Amino acid sequence: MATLKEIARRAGVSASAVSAVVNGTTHTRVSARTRERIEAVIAEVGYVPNDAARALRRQQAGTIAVVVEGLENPVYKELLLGIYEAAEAHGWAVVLGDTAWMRSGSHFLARLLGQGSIDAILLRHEGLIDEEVLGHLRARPTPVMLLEQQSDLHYPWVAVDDLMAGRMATEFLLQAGHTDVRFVGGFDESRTSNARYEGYVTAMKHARRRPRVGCFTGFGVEAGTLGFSALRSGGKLPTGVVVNNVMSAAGLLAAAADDGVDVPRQLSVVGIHDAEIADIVRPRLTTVRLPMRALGIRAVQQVSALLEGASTTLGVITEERPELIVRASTAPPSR
Amino acid sequence: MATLKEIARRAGVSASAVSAVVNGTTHTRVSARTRERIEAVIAEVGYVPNDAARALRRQQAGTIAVVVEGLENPVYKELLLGIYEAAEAHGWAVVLGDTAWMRSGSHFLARLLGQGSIDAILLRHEGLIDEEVLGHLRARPTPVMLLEQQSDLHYPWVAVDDLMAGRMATEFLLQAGHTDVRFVGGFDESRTSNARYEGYVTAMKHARRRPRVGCFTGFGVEAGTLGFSALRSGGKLPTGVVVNNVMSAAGLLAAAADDGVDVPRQLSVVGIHDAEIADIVRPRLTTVRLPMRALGIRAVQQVSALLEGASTTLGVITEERPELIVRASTAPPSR
DNA sequence: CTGTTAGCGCGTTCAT
DNA sequence: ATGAACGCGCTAACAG
Repeated sequence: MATLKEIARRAGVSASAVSAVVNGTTHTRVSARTRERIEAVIAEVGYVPNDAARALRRQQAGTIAVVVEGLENPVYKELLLGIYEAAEAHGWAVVLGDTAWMRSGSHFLARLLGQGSIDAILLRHEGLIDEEVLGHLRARPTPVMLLEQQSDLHYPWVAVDDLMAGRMATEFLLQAGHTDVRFVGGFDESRTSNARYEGYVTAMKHARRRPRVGCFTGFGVEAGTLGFSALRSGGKLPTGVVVNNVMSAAGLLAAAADDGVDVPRQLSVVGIHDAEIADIVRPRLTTVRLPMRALGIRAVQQVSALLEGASTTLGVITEERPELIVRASTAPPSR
Repeated sequence: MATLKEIARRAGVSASAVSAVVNGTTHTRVSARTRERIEAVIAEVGYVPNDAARALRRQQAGTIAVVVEGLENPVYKELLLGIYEAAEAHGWAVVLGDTAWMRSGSHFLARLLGQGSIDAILLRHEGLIDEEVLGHLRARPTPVMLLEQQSDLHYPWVAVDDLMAGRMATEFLLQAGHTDVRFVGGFDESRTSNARYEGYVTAMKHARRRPRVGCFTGFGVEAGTLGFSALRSGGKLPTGVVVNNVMSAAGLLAAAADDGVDVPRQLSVVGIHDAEIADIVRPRLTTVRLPMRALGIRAVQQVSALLEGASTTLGVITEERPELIVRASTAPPSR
C-alpha cells in the first residue's frame, strides 16, 4: 500500500507537507499550489492513512466499542442508532460486540483490553458477566460506561427512567379499572428489572392495591411463557400483568393463547420497551416505549466528556420520558 | 500505561526478551529464570500490549469486521455465532457493524477502508449499498468476502443453498396437496431472493404447476403485509405461499389474521429462514432453516485462506443442507 | 541463550 | 513556506 512517504516522494514534497494536507493541520503550512499537487497524487494513487500508525502516534484510535448482551434483541435498534449518530458527530467509529464474546482469553476481549484500538467501551449487560472479566476491564485505563446498569465497581453509568416506565405501565392498567395487577419477568440482579418492579410497586401502593412479589423469570421470550405458567399455577389469574420486557411479553401472549386465555378480555398485558414485535403479534402489544436513542446519544456524550477528563455527571436521563403506546393487548377488566 | 520497554527496564532485561515472553516466540529464547522475573513484573504492573503498535509492526490487526444489513434481524444470530467461533479459532477478534453505517465520509467507513485496524471484511448486504462506497472498498487491498450475495465487482462470496430452500418449501406445500402456491417477498436485485424464487419455480415446474411471477415486496415485516395485500387484490387467494424471509412471513401471518383469513385452513404459509419469531407467533410458523452457522464458519475459513494468499474456491456451501421445520402454519388444502 | 538494532507509517517540533 | 529528524510501542533479524 501507498504510504505517506510514498505520496511525498511522488509529489516531490516532504512527508510533513502531505500530512498537513491530509489532516488539514495548520502547524505546517503549505501553499495552494503544492496542496493541489499533493491532492492530485493522493487521488491518483488512492492513498488512505494507516489507522494503526495513526493510533500509535496520536495515542487514540478513534473507535469506541459497544458491547451488549444478546445482540439479536430488537430493543437495541434504537439504542445503536443513537450511539452511531452521536459517535459519528464526535468523530468516532463504533464497533459492536456481544457480551457473550467477552470470555476470558478471547481475542475479542483482548482487543477491548489492549490499548490502541479502542478508546472507550459502552457496556450493556445484565449483571451476568464473569467477575474475572470485569476485573480485567477494571484494571485497564480504557473508560467504561455502563448502559442501563449500575455496578459495584463504581463505573459511570447512564440509564433511562425504568422506574417511571414500570409505574406508567401499572398506572395505565390501574386506571383502566384493574385491581389485581402482577409484575412478571426480569432478573433480580438487574438494575432495570428492579427499577421497573419498583415502579410497579410504587404505582400499586399509590392506588392502595397490594403489590405482589414479582416473578423474575428472566429476559427472553421464554421468560414470558414461564411467567404465564407461574401466574396460572398461582391460583386465580390476575386481570392485568406488566411484563419486564417486550420480548417476554410476546412470549406471555403466546402462552396465554395456547392456554385459551383471551387477551385482552381475560388478561391485559403491557410490555416494557417497544419494538417491532409489538406490532407483529396478535393482539398487538401495548408497550411503554423507552427513549433508547436518547440514551445512546447521552452515553456517547458522557464518554466523550470522560475522555476529555471531565468529572462525570450521570445516572438516569431525563431529557425524554418513557411513553405509553396503547395497542390491543389491554382493555378494562371484563367483570 | 506500562510499555514493553518499561517492563524490560523494571525486570532489568531487554525489550526483546519481554516480547518473547509475551508472545511465546522461539526466535529469541529466554531462560526459565528470566522468564519468571519478566512474568512477575508483567503481572505486578498489569502490562498489556499495545494493539496499535502491534498492528503497525506485524502489518495485521488481528481483527475482522462483519457488516450486515439490518443488524436487528434475528436471522443473523446463528451466522454471527458461527463467525465468532471460527474467528476465535483462527486467532481473530471480530467486530460488527451495520451497512447503514457505511456512508460516504463516515468514520466507520474510514475504519473499514483504512489499513491497520481491520484485516478483512465480511459483508452481508442486499445490493442496496451505494456504488460509490463499494468503489472505495474495491480500491483498497483489504479482502472483502460477500455473504449470501454475489457482486458484479467479482468479490469472492459464500452462500447457503437458497435455491434448495425455496424448492424445499414449495415441494412441501405441493406434496401436502396444494396446487396454487405463490412466492412472496424479497427484492429482485438480491441473489438470495432470486435463488429462492428460482427454487420455487423449479419445484412448481417439476410438479407441472404453473409458477406465478413472484411478488417482490422487500425484506422486513411490512413486506409480508404488502405481500398479503397483493395476494388479496389478485383475485382468488392461493392456498399456499412461500415467503422469502421469516420476518416477512410473520408479517403476512399478521395481515392474514387481520383480514380474517384462517391460517393454515385457508392459507398455508412457509417462511424461509428460521428464527425465534417463528415460535412466538400463532400459529407457529413452518420454516426452512438455513445453515447460517455453517455459513459463518465457512466464510471465516475462506477469508483466512484468502489472507494467506490462497486462490478462492467458493460459492454455495454444501456441508449442511437447509432443513424443513414443520410447525402449525401449514396444512393440506381444505378443498 | 541473550541483548542490540532497525524499522513499521505517521504526526509534530524545530530549523531552514 | 518547507524539509529533516525524532519517537509512538512493538517485533524480528542479527550480533554477541
